Amino acid sequence: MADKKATIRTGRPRSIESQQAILDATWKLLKKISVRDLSIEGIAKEAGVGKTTIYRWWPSKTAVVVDAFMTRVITDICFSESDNAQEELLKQIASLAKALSGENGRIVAEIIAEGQTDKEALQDFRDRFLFPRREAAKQVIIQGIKTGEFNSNLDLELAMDILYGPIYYRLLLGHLPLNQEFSSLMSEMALQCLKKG
Amino acid sequence: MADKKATIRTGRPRSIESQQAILDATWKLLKKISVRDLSIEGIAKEAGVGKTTIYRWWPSKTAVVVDAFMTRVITDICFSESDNAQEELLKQIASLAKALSGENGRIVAEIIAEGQTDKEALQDFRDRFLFPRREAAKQVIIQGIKTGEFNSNLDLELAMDILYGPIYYRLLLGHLPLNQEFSSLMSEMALQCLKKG
Amino acid sequence: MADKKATIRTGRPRSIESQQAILDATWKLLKKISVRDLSIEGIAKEAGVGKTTIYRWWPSKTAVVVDAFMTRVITDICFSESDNAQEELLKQIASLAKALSGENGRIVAEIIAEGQTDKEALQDFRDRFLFPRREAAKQVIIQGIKTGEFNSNLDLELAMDILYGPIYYRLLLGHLPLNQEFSSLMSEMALQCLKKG
Amino acid sequence: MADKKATIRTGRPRSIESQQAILDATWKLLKKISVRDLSIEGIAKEAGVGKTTIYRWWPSKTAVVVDAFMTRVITDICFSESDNAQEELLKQIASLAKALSGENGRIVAEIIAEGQTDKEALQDFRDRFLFPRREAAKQVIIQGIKTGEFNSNLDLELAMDILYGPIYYRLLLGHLPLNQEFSSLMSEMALQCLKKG
DNA sequence: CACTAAACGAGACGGTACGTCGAGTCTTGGA
DNA sequence: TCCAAGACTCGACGTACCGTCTCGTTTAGTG
Repeated sequence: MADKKATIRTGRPRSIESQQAILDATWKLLKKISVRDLSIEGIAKEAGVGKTTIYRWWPSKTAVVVDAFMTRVITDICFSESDNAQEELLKQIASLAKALSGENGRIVAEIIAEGQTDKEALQDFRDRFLFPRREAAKQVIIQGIKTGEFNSNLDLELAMDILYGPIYYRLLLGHLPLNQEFSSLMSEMALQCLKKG
Repeated sequence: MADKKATIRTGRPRSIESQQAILDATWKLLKKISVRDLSIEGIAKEAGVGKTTIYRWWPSKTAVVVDAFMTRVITDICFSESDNAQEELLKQIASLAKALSGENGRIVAEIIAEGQTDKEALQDFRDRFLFPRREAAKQVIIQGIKTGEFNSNLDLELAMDILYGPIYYRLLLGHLPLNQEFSSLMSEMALQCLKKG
Repeated sequence: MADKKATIRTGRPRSIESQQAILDATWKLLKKISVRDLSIEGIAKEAGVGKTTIYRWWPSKTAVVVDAFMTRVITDICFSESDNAQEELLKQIASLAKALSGENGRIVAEIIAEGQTDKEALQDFRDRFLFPRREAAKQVIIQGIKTGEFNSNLDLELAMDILYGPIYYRLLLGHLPLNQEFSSLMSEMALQCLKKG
Repeated sequence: MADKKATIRTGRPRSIESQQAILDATWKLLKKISVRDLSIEGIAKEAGVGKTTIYRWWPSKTAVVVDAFMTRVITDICFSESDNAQEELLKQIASLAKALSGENGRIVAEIIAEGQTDKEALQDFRDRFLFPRREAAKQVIIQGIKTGEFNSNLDLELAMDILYGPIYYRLLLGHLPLNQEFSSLMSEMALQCLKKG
């Protein structure tokens, strides 16, 4: 996102200041208002930037939001070098659940919501946020299989869906709180599926 | 939804024809366009109805959509009278997964998306669609606990989240298809958590 | 202009207040800025009115300006009941020249200028400003032919063009001032063409 | 126009190719679209030239147009060496009327229109197009005065306005066609004012 | 023959206004 | 009191150009 051509460029180069101002403004506004209520016009005004400058570099409002989210949020994936796959997974899940509670959780939910009618942005969000986490978890599971903790004929994708699905389910449906208690109990329970029967 | 006062009323009574026309029009338009692109104006025009009539009886666009969805979609919950709790649950999950694939799945996803900024409509959707299904499943699990199929100290809400979460996860994140194969494999795997250890 | 259908109307009637506010605002702005620099957006803001309301009732910016000009400017045609056709004509020409000097002259020039790319508005201007004056002058000339002051086989349109053309010529080309001295000398000279040879 | 400094210059000299390309492109575009719809951006693109190059050498869009018009149109002033001043004037007027009909007439009208808000360009147009013609006609009239054809105490400027005014009047107001019939009848009639008597 | 300095193309920049759409409200006449 | 019609104010859309700016690249004359 936010970069388009690798070809030799001519003309005035892209302004880094503007780019930063746009992402900063977006992030600032996101704390007060929803992605839905955010407008390109509002971002441009807040950033002191022309609308065209935004349209030139991002395909949609949601794309800007995803970009702002990814560059403004510390989105480290929990990678403690434990030799216990179960514990490692629990940590990763807890880390995600924590990241998705509060302000950031609301924003992620709204990004996914916007993504329903902006598939390109949803794709971008998956690539930059979702998949890296799934990938990390997969590695842990593979490790767990090697050590014999987990069932050897596990379907990894399915396992990811069961471990992470309930978190997004609560995030988006909002029927029950997405708190630490839930994440620890849920992950412990879900882990049962992975274990050697 | 779509009804407000129980008090004694005077003056011209509400027009049933208009109400039906509005829901019909909404449903018709939903097949072509997204909830997002749907507009009160568009519904009113399609239904041959004044905008005020819609605003009078529904609090928001999404509320109309939820109403249309609930009354137009056959939303029976699978209730076969089996004495096998596991099988019963599998059936329920498969039934939901099937209901959420195709057109209707898209609409549900869009309703949940709109719900992120229309909490009232999301609440309504939960009450009318989500909770009845969870309730039905809970009953089956309670039955399963009685028969000894399932662990007796299960947290029912948690169990629901693990069983249903992955479905909504795929529905909303769209990283992988939400098909029959997934639902059957997933539900079978997830059921492991419920079983007596 | 500013009225469209004679058909039976339903729905909320047009707001007279808005219409007046739009014309007032237009006229006020015209005193400060040129027709060219005037914008629908600016008029709407000044009038405290939505842009759509303007677009609903006028086909273009220039149409609003013509409307404002015609209703705000006292555009009486000089009609003294003299029995001397020559004198009468001189008065009419002097009256027009006076009307076209100063602020109003600038506005008329700008209307005609806009009219070059807005033929509909130019037509409107001709119908409401130009033609009534030409018609009045024609009547006087016809009178003058009857009394024997003027040549009996005059081409009336041609006569109008010779009498009025020089005024608009100076107004629009701006090579020389459009003042009283010019108008009186010019009209006296031009009248020679009409006289019996 | 299109040249600014006579001072000693260093650095890369002005590109004749670019200058020509700009005027050519302007002229080409003018045949399809109005001066109003023409844009610096459009000219630059059509000419394969940077916008700055245009801004460097011309003060405004209209200035480019005037330049293109003056260098692309054969704008010879009719100068037959007749000893009959009347005939000579009729020829000159007919020549102008002919020049101002069709495409070129439209462009002149649009230049004058733009000139209402670009006084510099209007001045330029007067200096390069209007005044030379007036000057030529004045000479003829002076000749006519000498030969006794015309009134000796004629106001030359006034005479010019009466002879040429009606043509621009029709050109810009568009109430009646600007054709050969008009120009010949009108000029013959207008000449009456100049004659002795 | 390198150096200097202006002109060049390209195109990004902050703006302004465009004409359109829909939101939610208001105001008619008629049922 | 409800209803359809449709006008109202308002805010945002995505686009087109404005006139300015910053690049790297010519292209002459000067030192």
